[in-house]
Amino acid sequence: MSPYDPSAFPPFAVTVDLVVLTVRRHALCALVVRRGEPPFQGRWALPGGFVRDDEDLATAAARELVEETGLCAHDPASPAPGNGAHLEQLATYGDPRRDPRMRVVSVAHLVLAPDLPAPRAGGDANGARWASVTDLLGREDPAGRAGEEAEPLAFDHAVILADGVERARSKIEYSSLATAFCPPEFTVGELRRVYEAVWGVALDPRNFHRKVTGTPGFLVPSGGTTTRQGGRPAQLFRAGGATVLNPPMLRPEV
Amino acid sequence: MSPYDPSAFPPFAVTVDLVVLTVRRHALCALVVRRGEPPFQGRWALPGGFVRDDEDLATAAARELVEETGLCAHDPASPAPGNGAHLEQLATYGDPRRDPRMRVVSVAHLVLAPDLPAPRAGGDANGARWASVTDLLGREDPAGRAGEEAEPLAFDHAVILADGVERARSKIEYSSLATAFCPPEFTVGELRRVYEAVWGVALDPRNFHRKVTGTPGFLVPSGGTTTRQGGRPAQLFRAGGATVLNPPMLRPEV
DNA sequence: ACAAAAGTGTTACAATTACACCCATGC
DNA sequence: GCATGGGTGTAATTGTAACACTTTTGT
Repeated sequence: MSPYDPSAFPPFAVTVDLVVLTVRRHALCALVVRRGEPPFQGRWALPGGFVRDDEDLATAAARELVEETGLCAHDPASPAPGNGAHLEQLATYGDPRRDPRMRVVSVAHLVLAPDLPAPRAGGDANGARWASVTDLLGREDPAGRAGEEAEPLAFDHAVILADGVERARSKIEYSSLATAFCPPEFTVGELRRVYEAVWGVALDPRNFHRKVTGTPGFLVPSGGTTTRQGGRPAQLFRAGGATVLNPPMLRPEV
Repeated sequence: MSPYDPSAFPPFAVTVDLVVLTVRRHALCALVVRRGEPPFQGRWALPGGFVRDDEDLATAAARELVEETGLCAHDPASPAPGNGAHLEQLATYGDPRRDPRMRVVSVAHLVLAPDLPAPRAGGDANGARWASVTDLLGREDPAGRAGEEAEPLAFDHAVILADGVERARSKIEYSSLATAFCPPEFTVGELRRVYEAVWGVALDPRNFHRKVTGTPGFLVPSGGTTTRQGGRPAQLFRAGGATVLNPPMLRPEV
């Protein structure tokens, strides 16, 4: 039997699922859509869909992001400075029984977006919302990966979401990725509140300020100031060219 | 059209490809097999194969590892202390034209193994060998991901290999994974030579010794000693229970 | 005796932490 | 004035880098 024989390998459906994270009202939130079809009809799920025949995986993820949420993604592999969100591949999930209909392998992607207005639903989803990840995953239990949630996510999406959150939490330690949660111009305090929300800890504002302003290439002053947080006017910054933080931002012990 | 309709999504072949790394004679080496069939017949490639209908992705990777190399893998997700190698998912590659035969999505896995005897070939590969990654990838050019190699790998395997090497290089910084390159009992000097081979740098033996023996849970003395490296007898250690290194091992600037 | 590798001590430096303290605005 | 958040200064602590130096084997 030759490997050219299509009967030599089983056919799979391949999908992309999206873990879209943002920080809203001091909480890390994920985008979920209400499923309009069985299985898991009416349950919340991660946005996603089938990869098309001629499409790369990252392209499919960016397309689904636009279709289901209206967000515009920016793949860091293609360094065009689109004003879209950060997108990267997360992991692939292929348990034979993860979808009751058929054998589906899902390539999950992670998207980090600034705080945006309520998303619009699209495709076969009849609702979309930002939900706090602590609500979606329940109080994290250290043993398993998915905790007890009030309204469990469809499929294995709780595991995928937990993996995406963990990726985001660890990646902002040693990269400048936290700026992907901020608008184009932001203050040091706003960036600090991103770290605090993602990690769920309180950071010392003075030391944080010294750290981020003292790391070359992390932040570049844009010249302006703002008082939108109250208090003394704060300098506005844009994300600098640096992508790695060395030494890293240290996450305090829990 | 319902999503149950099999014509609603294109069928994919799903494979696993393996980046199997080890340290031999002070060099980081990868396992490659000679392809016995077109396309790329006669060229070196990463071991791999189709995922079966009822198989999880990690299971398929472990099966291919045994079939093509005789190695026994140990998935860290199932903490049975098998004496096998470390196995973890790396990334998924799905460019529509990465395989000229058909649409193939490959879920690459990373395996870290101790220095083992020459592997045996199996399956449809008619040869297998350990090859230095610098030979396989050429002198790394910082711009692209795959350099000029003397004998290029089949498919996009140079990119996959480069990604696997980069994952290994960064992961031994902040985890105890370097011990996966060592036999069950090893000396501090042998562990240091692993770091030096993977990173391609020289480390101070004295500071390295203090660092690894001073990190709780990284190494546990096994009681014995050895002089297999010459010089004064060295204490033998086993890998401790710790999986993360905090603070991390610092990789010197190039 | 000598080479080679293991292991310990010490000093200088880099970075983080935990503060005290001042600055500039809105109310 | 006063609360609020922005920003700078400083001392104690932790960890690393760069050595000198001793220890224990094989030849």
